[in-house]
Amino acid sequence: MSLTYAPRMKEQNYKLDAVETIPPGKKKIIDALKALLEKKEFDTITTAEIAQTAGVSEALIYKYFKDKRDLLYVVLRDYLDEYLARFESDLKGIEGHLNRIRRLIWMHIHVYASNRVMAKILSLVVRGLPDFYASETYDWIVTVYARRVLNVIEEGIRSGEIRSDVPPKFIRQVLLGSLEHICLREVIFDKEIDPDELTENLCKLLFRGIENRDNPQAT
Amino acid sequence: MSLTYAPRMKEQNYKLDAVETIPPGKKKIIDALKALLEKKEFDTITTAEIAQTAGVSEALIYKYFKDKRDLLYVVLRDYLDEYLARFESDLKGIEGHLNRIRRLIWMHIHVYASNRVMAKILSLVVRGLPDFYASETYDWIVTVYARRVLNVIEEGIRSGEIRSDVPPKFIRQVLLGSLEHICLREVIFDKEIDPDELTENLCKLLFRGIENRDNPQAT
DNA sequence: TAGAATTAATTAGTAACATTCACTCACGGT
DNA sequence: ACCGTGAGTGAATGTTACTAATTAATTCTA
Repeated sequence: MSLTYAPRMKEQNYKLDAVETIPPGKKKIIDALKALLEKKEFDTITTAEIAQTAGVSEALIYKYFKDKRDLLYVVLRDYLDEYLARFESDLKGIEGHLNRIRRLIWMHIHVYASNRVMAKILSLVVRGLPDFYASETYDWIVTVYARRVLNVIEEGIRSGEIRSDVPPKFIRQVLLGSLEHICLREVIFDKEIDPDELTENLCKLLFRGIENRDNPQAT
Repeated sequence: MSLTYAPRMKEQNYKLDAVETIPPGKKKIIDALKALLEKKEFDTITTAEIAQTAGVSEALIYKYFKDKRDLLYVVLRDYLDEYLARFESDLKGIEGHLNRIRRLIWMHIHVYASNRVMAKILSLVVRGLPDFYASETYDWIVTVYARRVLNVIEEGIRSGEIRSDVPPKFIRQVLLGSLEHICLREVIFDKEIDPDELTENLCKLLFRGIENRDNPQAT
């Protein structure tokens, strides 16, 4: 959940429970948007609807959030926090750097397959909202998630399992771009996603490339 | 330009010039939006602004276009037609199927580099508009452009230069996803794009994969 | 060439919706 | 008893996409 920001308790653990308590109205609003997003597109959801679903007044939304979009970014951040927890625990104890990448790919796809709301927000909605790129949530994605993916790649390079003649950041871009795009149609049209099959194919391509090594007339 | 749809002239070429003549107001509106998109985001542009720039009334927009978004899709389609023409002529006479893919990659990146308006519409705006996927423009992208890319891949497979154990459509997804994502940050933040450098790196990865072939302890 | 018919364009709204403003209520501390 | 603060609300407002009714211009045909 983590609706509060990093605790960062100074000195002793001082009134641990009340470090930053969340007002009931705020939580109700967040949950209301989450619920509505299960059934409707973000921009067909009105602030009136959110308020009604939450059982609060419309104006309260603007007490806790800069605007309707800001609320969306908080909801997204919430989902992302939840994902990262699983991410880290799932990556633990995987041996071999290519195996770690395979695992990362599978998890990324699996999250898109199982949390369609989050997948849609990320792939479809937020991308076209210019102020997203000034939000805390975007910052988190760049400084936490994208950096983590980069680490996995860099470790692979250091180990010698991954080639070192392409910049790790470039590899990351290709990886993340492929991941998003292979799920895109399914996310848009609400089709089933098969993480195992997609992972299998993406690893084939990403690890070994499209070139046919058995080609008699080699390049 | 092709503001008219496919001519498809039946019988003889019958009044060739006037097959479907475009009203001046319609063209003015399209050009107005194009001009405005050079300076502003799509959803900060109002219909009033478009009409004013075009020198027509606001209501005229709705004579020629279903709504504001529909107008955008027509503008996009216009840019795409222009691109495809260059695409086909540039691809002509390239020998070797991997070379053709390299050329395709370079052209795609180059268009993103040189037509930022189109790149933004495609990567950022249109994606989040649900009715885009019911538009003629989306249909065109799928049935013309995406199919053309698929052809290039399939020819490569048939020739033996490209591996055949990954579905060609999957290869296309990875290719298009990578292309979009390696330009994404630059498109969002209006940074320079270097087609040569990006093409070089993407081909390295896509053709040969990330695996280090010189790795002593091979997998 | 008159005038019917069709196409181009405009004027003047309207309804929806995000956002804001000024205000009330509850309550913990002194 | 009262001040300060945080939670919450009701009612208004301005913006904006979109529409209905109408007029102007152009093309077609007798």
